[in-house]
Amino acid sequence: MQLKSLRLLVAVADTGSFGAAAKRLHTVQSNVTTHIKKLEEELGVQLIHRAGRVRPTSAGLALVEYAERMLSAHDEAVSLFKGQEKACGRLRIGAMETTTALRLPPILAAYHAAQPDVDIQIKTGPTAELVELLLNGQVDCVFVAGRLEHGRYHSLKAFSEQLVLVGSTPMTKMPSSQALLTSAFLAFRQGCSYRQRIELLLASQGVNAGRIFEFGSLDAMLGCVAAGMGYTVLPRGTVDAHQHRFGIHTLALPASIANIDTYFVAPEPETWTPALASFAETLRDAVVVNEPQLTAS
Amino acid sequence: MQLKSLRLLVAVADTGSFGAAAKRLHTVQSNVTTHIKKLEEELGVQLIHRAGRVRPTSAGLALVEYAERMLSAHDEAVSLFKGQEKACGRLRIGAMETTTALRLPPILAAYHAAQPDVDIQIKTGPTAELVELLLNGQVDCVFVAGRLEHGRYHSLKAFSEQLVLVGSTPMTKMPSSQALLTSAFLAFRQGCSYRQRIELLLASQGVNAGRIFEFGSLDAMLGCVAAGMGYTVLPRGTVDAHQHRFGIHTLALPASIANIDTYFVAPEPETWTPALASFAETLRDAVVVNEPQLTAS
DNA sequence: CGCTACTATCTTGTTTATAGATAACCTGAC
DNA sequence: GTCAGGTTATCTATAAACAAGATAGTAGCG
Repeated sequence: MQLKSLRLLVAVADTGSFGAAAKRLHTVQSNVTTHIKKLEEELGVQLIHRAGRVRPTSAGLALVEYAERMLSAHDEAVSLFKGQEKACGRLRIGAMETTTALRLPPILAAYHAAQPDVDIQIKTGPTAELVELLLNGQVDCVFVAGRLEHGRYHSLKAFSEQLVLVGSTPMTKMPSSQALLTSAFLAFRQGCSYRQRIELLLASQGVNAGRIFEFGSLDAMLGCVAAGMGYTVLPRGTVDAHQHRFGIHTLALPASIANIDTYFVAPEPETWTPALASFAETLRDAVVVNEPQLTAS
Repeated sequence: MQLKSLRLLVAVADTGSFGAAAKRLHTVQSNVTTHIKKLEEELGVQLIHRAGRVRPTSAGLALVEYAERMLSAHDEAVSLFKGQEKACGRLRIGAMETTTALRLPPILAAYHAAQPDVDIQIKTGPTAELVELLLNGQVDCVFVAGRLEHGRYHSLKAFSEQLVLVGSTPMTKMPSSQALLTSAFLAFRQGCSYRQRIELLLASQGVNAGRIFEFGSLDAMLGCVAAGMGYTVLPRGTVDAHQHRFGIHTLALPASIANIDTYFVAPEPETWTPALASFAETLRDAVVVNEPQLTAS
């Protein structure tokens, strides 16, 4: 049973004529006869009344109903890839908590305005988890800290973040090793790339193993920092956006520790649905506006 | 885009290997490659990651979802016609009010027991309307009074009915012409074949145009007869079944007027779905039990 | 570095699809 | 009844597509 044959069957049922059906599907009448006959032989049932007016038999009518379901699914699938201008379908994005909170909203807003027919799904998590999701095909693209080494993926430097030390009291210089040792550090759960920077920072201050508490959400973490529970390390933009809600203070870190880039990573462009391709384009435009020097690989 | 290709795509996504997909669908690996490649060319998107583990790209995953919808619709459609033993789908039956009330229940019960997966739909109406429904393909088969002359239909004598005169008082002989003239006659709406018999009866008694009231339901009609509103003509079996509910009395009519056969009429057997073929068989069995001499044409 | 398992490509023979020409058919009108 | 108009079925030659096997190329693993 071929979709072509079913389309002809539906056309015959619609038009009430083999010739008209042929014309509608840009073929000739003899082919319509052949296709219908083949369907009938395959199913062992007469599908079309030929004597007198041409019209579907009750068996034909029943098949037409299924044919319409199949054909509409087919047409919808084709429009996923060949939709003119307007993409549709689904876009699954993975991103870090901080990226989702600070960077994504304006981009998603612009994308949704351009492609209103795409369902957007966001999953948040630390970098290591996101990479896993991407490799397993559970998301279509991710925003992660650091370029993905894996060769067969497309990376685009999306955002440059500057990490700052966040504490509950004003700071003018790095806290002493003693202070760092006795304080706790607050970080996202295992796999968060910012957490590695905390460890780098502690090492640079000659402190080897501070206590690290794990948090799942940004709000909880900042709340605890404000309450004097300890320090954390976050992108400056993220802290600035929340500063009015919490009594927190920041201290710039040395560039080697502070500078960290967020990359947009997705499989090779050849595998992109129009929905994803359009998102990458939206992102590239947004990045160019904010930061003219961009790097793709 | 062919169903065959989609089935291969699903198999590749399932098994994670072109070779295994080929084996599952009884073909060779090179054909799988060709089909997938053709799909990819047609849609302009890579559907399967080949490097490393073979697995669908996000575009491929999206297509697989639609492919599964199309294939399940296809398989369901095929099972409509090629279902082993158990028919499925829908069976639309048209029948007269009296047939539906008296004759159909045991047959439908037997049929439903044999084919529990078939949805049964009953439409009731007078013979003329039922024939119209059948000719328009709005029902799959009908039970009507009298054989359908139309050559391209299959007829089977299903039930023999004996019409009786029904009134509110005991009768031992035909009411006088005078009584008939002053009484009303109650019948189903235009197109009912029993109604023609009423007119025949009146004509045979030398009465040309009695008043005839039209009713839509059997219960209403019998209730009005019992209330002394007038006479009606119905199959004996139907009246017997309702006699305990109404105070009504019957009188046998001359055979030429009384005997009327109910026929099962459907399009040619070549156009039958398994659901309809199985129903015809159930009916034939039931008819043979009740009345060994049956006539098919 | 070679082994293993896999996919891509090429080739061959066969099958199937297409379009056109023609025959057979039904229907309605005269 | 017969004829005209429109419709479907059949046939045929050409072109396209397909299936299977053999072979070449490639990635991953020890």
